Amino acid sequence: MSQIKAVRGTRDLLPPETELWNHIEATARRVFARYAFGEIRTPIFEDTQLFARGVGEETDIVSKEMYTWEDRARAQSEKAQMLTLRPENTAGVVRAYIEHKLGDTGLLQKLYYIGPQFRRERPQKGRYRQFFQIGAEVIGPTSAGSESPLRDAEILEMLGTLLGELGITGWMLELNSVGSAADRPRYVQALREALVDVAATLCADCQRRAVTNPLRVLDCKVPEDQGKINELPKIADFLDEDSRAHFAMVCAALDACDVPYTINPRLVRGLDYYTRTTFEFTHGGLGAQNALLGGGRYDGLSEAIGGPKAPGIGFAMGADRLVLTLQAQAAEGGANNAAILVDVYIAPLGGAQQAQSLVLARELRRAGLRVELGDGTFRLKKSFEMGNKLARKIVLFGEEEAASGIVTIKDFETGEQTKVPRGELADFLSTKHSRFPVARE
RNA sequence: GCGGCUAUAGUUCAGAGGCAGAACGCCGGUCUGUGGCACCGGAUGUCGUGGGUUCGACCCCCACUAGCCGCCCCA
Repeated sequence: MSQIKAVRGTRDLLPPETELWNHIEATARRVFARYAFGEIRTPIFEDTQLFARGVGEETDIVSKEMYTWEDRARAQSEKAQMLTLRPENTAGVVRAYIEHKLGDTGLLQKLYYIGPQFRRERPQKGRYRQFFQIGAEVIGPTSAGSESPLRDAEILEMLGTLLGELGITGWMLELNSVGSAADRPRYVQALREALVDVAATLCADCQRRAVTNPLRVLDCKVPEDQGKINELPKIADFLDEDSRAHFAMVCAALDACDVPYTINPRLVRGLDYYTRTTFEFTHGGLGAQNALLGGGRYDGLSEAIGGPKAPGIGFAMGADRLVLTLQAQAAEGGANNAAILVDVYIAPLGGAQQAQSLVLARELRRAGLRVELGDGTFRLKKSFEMGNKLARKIVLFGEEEAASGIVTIKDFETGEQTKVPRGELADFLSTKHSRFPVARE
């Protein structure tokens, strides 16, 4: 019988890597809290129509990457419902915003989420069929200031701070404005017209894109094409007065708080709902999947899925890619990737000490220490070898210690050995250990 | 969805038609009150899966699966 394995594009996350995942998620939660975001958890599957109308029928995500199935009807009279594993989370958040009438509070909604998303793409480094996103959305009625460029700048400033606290260095922020819902079609039309003359001289991919999805031509990476692509009409020239002023204000606010960015007039994104500000944080060393996170403003999304006017802006970061980046940085710094170290290893020397050693372990654990317990071997050497693999310190608990009530403790790193009365052990050991030093705070 | 490369021990990898290997790790011993070191010994395994060619296949051929790199797309 053949072995059952994790399906293509999915994987198991194991310790100690999961510790890094938890650290990333905890850091994100901490930063989000400081910016007044609350957590939202939406279902992992939704009505297929949500994504078709929200993300856009023509996008690659919807047209060929979704896990969609027909849920069976409960009664003959009922139609079977088409369901889809969420390929992204913004549509779900906006659906929840509409469904729970969050706009009626009159307040700006600042919501973050952490969870798995699903897209049926060919797996690659940093690209999985089940992948994890950490994202946030700022959405609300116009009266709550949801349309303000300050929201955009605040989000971008927060992301710079978050990446900093995660210890990710060397990121680049690329910024663009794709204009209002009215600006974009005008631009696409102009682009299409301009491409009629040039397309034939471009690479094969571009010739295809010129017809199917002209915006994608701007993404071309073929060196020979770059000159000609730079000659094409620029979206910036098609922005209306409001969009132009909006974008200028975003940039001014970023300048004021020293968030570095480059304006990339060729930054286009694959989801139809984006309007005005769009952005991407990229990182070298991620290979072809170089985007750490991406996002933008979506002023018309709520209406597109049947809700009230509710401008918003949000982003999603690829947690898998944050992990990859941090692992790569750790490898550069020559960090070890050993097993998780507990604070202390208790070595009961001999079977007679076993019961009391569990009592001692319980005392220390209740004091908040991470404790691993040996198996009662007489062999001191064995105890030390095992302890050295698992813990920072070892506590010897043999006949002597049981009789005197004074245990022997040795620090593996310094080699320092001390005798401590059993009752004072927890205090003695209570020094802070952090495997992930945080840059600030 | 397309193209290329890869798949052998827990891990990293050698092995190019004739007994399945190394290093690290693991287990045991020297060693029942002091680890990291040393020395001695041991076990690693359906050679990704399924077919085929051959007296004989880890090796050659075909298919499949998975991973990596690139394209595409995106986080």
